[in-house]
Amino acid sequence: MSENDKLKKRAAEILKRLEKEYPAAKCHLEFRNPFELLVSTILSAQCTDARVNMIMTPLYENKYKSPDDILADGLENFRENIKSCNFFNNKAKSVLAICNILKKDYNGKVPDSLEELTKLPGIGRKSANVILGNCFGKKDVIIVDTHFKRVTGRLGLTDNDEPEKIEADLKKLIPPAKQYVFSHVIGDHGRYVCGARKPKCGVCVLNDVCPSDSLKK
DNA sequence: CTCCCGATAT
DNA sequence: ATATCAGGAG
Repeated sequence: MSENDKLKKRAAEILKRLEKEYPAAKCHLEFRNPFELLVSTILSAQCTDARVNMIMTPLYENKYKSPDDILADGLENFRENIKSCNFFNNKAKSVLAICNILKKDYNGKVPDSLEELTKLPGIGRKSANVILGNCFGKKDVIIVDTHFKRVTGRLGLTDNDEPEKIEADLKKLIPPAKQYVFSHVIGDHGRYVCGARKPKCGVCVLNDVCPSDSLKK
């Protein structure tokens, strides 16, 4: 068996166990349509989903129902509303710029291709893949966020540090139809067990297939 | 590579 | 006190 086949087999075993562990794994951001997820995804950078939801869910219901609503409210007001998220200045500018682009080029709708999404200011590959997977039903998306990078690295599924290379590495290991699910169960595992500071190796269902012995003590 | 630049857990 | 939170742009 080749080295890549061994890795593939281990990735399949990891996916199997995590699917059992997190049967309801999904996006933790609250949204009712692609526009809401687009905005919340920008705000979620270096900030917890719980905080984004706390701020934005009431605003979507009462105030920001469309790009026009955010544009009408203006940059200053929007920035004040999202102040408790991180990087509020850049995020507010990105959101307002995107609202203008959606209005001008997309008839107010969110585009559904990686190329178009990543052209939008504040939307990189991670955010684009979140939208494609959660709003447009795309299954062959590997979503590389900070959790994904940490957990797949510890599991020895990639040697790379660069998000785009990690994405490519895992696309070779996980079948296309399973990539969306894999992204979410890895995310949940990173959040609940394989945390950045004190990974709970004692209760980890992947303990025996994880090569990161230094973490286990 | 740096900057962005708030809230929370440890 | 500090590392980290579902990153992206210049």
